Amino acid sequence: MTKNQVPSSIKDEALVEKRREQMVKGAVTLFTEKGFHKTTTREIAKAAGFSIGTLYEYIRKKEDVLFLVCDSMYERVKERMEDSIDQNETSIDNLVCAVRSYFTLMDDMQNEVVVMYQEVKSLSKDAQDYVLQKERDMVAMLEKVIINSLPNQLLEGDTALIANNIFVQGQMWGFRRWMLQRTFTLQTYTDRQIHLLLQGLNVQEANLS
Amino acid sequence: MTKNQVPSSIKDEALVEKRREQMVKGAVTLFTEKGFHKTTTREIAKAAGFSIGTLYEYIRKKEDVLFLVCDSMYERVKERMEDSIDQNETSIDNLVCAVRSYFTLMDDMQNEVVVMYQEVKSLSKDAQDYVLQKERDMVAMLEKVIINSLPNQLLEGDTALIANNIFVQGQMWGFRRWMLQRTFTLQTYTDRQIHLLLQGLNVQEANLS
Amino acid sequence: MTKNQVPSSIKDEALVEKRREQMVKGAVTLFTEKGFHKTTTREIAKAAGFSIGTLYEYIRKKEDVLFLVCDSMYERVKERMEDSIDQNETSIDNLVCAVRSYFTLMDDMQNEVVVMYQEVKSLSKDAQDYVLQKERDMVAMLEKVIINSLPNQLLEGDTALIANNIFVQGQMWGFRRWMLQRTFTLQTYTDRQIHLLLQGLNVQEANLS
Amino acid sequence: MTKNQVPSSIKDEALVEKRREQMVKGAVTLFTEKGFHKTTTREIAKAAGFSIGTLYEYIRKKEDVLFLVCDSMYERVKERMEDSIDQNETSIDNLVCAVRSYFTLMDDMQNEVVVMYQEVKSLSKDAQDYVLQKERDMVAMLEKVIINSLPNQLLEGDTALIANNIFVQGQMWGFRRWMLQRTFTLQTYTDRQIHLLLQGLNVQEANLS
DNA sequence: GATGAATGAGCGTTCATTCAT
DNA sequence: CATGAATGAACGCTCATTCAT
Repeated sequence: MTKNQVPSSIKDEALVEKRREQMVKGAVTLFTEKGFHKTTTREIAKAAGFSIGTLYEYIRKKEDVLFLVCDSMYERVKERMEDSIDQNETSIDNLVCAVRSYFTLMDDMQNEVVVMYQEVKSLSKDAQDYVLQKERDMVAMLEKVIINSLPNQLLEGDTALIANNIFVQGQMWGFRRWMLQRTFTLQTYTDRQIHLLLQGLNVQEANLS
Repeated sequence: MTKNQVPSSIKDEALVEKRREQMVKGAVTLFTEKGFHKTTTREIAKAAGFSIGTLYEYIRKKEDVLFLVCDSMYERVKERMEDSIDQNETSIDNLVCAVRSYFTLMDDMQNEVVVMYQEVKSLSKDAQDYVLQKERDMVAMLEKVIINSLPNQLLEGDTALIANNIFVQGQMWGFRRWMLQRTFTLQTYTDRQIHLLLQGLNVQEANLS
Repeated sequence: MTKNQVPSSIKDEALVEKRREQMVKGAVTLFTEKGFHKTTTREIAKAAGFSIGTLYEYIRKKEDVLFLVCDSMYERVKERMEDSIDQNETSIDNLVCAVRSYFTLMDDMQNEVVVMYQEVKSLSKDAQDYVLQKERDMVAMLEKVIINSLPNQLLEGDTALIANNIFVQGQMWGFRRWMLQRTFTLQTYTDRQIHLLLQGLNVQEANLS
Repeated sequence: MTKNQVPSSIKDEALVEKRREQMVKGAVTLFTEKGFHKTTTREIAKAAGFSIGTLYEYIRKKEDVLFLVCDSMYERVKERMEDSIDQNETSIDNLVCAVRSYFTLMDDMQNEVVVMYQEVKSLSKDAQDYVLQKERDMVAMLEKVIINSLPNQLLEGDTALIANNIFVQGQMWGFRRWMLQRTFTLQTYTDRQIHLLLQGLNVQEANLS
């Protein structure tokens, strides 16, 4: 299942792409402010800059908008992660660097993350599976980096667990901002988490560049 | 603000307590299955075992049910945490023990945790503040245990961060069960997280009883 | 149909009388403030000083309260009118005196009058007929006074019309207070209306005592 | 405040006008039969010939329907009054003529008048003020005619009082029809009231054309 | 006689979705 | 392709009335 699983009655694919971008952009703002359920389709249409009738030319159901939002988020996350991670590099530096860029990314996408956390349940079972798979892919990316950086040093389960921890700690930066962003800046939060992580991995930070 | 901030038109306080327990129990199941917004007040009433009219004798608005769910959860969590933590013990054992019982608790309350994660935004600003304060209290409890167990060994910010990490990792067990509970049992999950934690703290696990 | 047409399950008639008085007193205030429909039976019970269960021991339906209010009003009006009118006096003085006391009465019962005007429609057909009959009785009393005061000087229709006009002008003092009581006091309103009335009747006011 | 204070989500203003006319027409019948409170919004929609959803495209709240009814009534009354009164004419004829056309008008709008008398209290404070102001305007129109017809012959207070009496007597024809229309036709009612009025004003009717 | 907890029919209102223009 | 008027199922909530204690 991909975004192509959300059919549109409009033929011109470039137009579909464009309209959906407008839609997603407006929707994220609205969902962040009032949540998926309290946002009406009319509001989405208005925020996107077209009429309610037009909105329904590009989606079938309200839920499709939410799906599109999630999908576009993962798309962007994946893109940026792939750009910033060198999957073949094997030093610890690479792990640190990956965590840094992931946390920065999560900082940029706080709103999207919050929306996702709160609204996935509103998606159909199929769409949920799709979204969950994307999450697994993300965690897998982190796992790979860990394994590359620390070959043969960890139990298999521990790798998965550490990847998960990092993944969640990134999301928490946005999701628990009311608590964390009182005490930390993105910089200090990242630094301290990396510090704890490396200690947990028994790595001497002094060795890092 | 406490549950007493949700007024009832019924005078018999014991009855109010009892009915609200029925209500919360039914509501958690429903909210877990379909979320707060897709659950109707009639369903809540039915699940609680009384009529829609009776439901509204014990609350003012649908939102009150959600608040009651959150409140009862924190009540129970706090109670059990206080029972199982010796706030004066200063050994590392105490920290380990606290984490264990907290994780077990989170395992028992997975549904409640998921509901909280997904639906707090549906509460009024006031109620949100109340709930968030409860979370802060919980994290503070963990912080205290950490400080007691490792006096003078950590930066202040690190204590807060570690407490927060533990807190989130406990909740993670529930809200990411679709991922974690494939690979781990509660036992192994707890063991490995504690292992990583202690390594991060530079503690020799061998010393533990 | 009389108030005895509103059955009570309580045997003690004196008690019924007493409770209903409490009820009517509270109800008039409430109906004046918020109208019959927006007043709840619970509010009536509370204002009367007893519980909702007790309220329903003395009436069958909410509508009965309204009927009781109307009935008690006419009772009191009739009583006071009969006290102040000498039905056998034949001078113009008697008419003037009757109008004066009727207007004063309407001033005292402004709230009741307003309630009646606005809520009779909520009564059952039977109760409406009863209330309308009471009004006819009242107008008939005025007609009698007019005839006594001005024997053989008016067309039959005119008597009825004048009686009606007086009747309505009395009620209007309360019902249109937002307009009239800006310009007039009860005293001046009464004086000017009587002046116009007597001119219309071609009576020399100078002759009056 | 005018009917434009009742916003509609429909853009086509002509359509709004048309639908609201349908709405008001249906609503008057229903309100006359069963009163504002006992009439449901679904009944109003049905009587207007559209669905409940459509009804709410043209109003915000049920109360708006009542306001629209009142507003449309005054609109029509004012229009017809202005058509039939020559505000510069100074003869007594003009007053008589004004009263006649006003009474005829009230005959045509009996239902609306009854609704107004019974339901204004259900309007919001703002709307009530608006409606009451309209009444004042109407009375002021009558006052003007009286002054023009009888310059310098009346106390100022008397003019207001007479205008008020005429105004109420017109409405009385409708809201006391159960009493008056047994004895009078509109014709005879009008004739006799005018007769009494002119006598009260000390005018020789013989002089009239 | 008095109480108040329980009931459920019924109301006002919203909003996703459709479809004629 | 775009529009926006129309629809009606469904929701949250109220309140008159009953009846066991």
